Amino acid sequence: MMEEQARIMQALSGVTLAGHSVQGGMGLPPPHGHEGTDGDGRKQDIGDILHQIMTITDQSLDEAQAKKHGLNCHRMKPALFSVLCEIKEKTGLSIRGAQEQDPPDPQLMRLDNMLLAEGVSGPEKGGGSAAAAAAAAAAGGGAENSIEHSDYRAKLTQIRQIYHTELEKYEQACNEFTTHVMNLLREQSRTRPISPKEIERMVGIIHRKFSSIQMQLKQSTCEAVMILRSRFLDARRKRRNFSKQATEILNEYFYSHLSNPYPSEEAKEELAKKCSITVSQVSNWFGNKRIRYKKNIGKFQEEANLYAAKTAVTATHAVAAAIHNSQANSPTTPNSGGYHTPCYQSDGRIQ
DNA sequence: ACGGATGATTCGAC
DNA sequence: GTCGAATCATCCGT
Repeated sequence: MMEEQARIMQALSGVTLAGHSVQGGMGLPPPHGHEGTDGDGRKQDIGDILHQIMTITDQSLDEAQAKKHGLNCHRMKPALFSVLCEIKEKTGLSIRGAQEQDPPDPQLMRLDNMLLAEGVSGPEKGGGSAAAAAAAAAAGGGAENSIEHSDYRAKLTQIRQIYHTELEKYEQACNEFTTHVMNLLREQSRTRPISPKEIERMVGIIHRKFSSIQMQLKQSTCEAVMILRSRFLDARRKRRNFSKQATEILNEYFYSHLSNPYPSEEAKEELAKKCSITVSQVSNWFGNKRIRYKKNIGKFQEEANLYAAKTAVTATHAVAAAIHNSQANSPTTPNSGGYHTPCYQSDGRIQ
């Protein structure tokens, strides 16, 4: 056992030194200690050394290859290799591998979610147009800004394409680099102790580095999308007042349901259809109308009367006559004109 | 240009 | 989820 190891060591030293040192392996004489005393002898020595240097590579290559091959084929080589790997593992490289398996970065997850929501990443076409359509609906859904939407979609597609090509490029580069490094390490593992585990760790390091680059790409893509959104789809920026007709319809409903101006989902849908706006816009409108009406009833009195009169006109004359008759019968009835003055109850609801 | 009107958004309560 | 309330950003008549 001991003599086996000694032989391996000898062979190993031969391989190592042959490649890097003039001294070992070739039986070079040690440097002389008596310089200056024997000029001719010294010259002779230098000449010898130079000669040996000139011829060393030719001679050592074959020899080294032979020794290397011998070492690689030696039956104790795997055992020694694993021992060396173990020692290496213990001595220091394990410290660097301490921060294994990083938890999913919340920042990265946020970016991923946003890109998915905007339809930049994720399934082709479907997600993008869906997001654009949703955004379009939120922006107003009018016919006149469809040009802007197609413009937005085109720009989004552009961003999407850039993102995907860049991502692909990074992935390809990462794979290429990883295989390159792996091949290099596998190759080197024949002459120096590199365990498969170490190679694995190196691959992990490379992937982490590349994923941080990917994160930068995702970050900048997110920024680009946000800018695009704010430019094209921020409804506040491109707010259009509803058409006069739409406002008319909404007001008619509001004032004719003044006692309970909370349209049901069905009513909202119908109003949305009539006004060619979205249901959420109807909800917004009623929300704004209720609060603003309540805030200053006096200001809206004229409007209230106007729409009440309008609906009264559509009512049948028979009803109007009936009201008139009842008024004639009871002259003390308040709110002359057939519509009541709204007021607020203790529960906050408009009455 | 200014100020009120108006549609949309945000926030907290339910 | 809806609601009121406050607020923002824009529109539009003057």
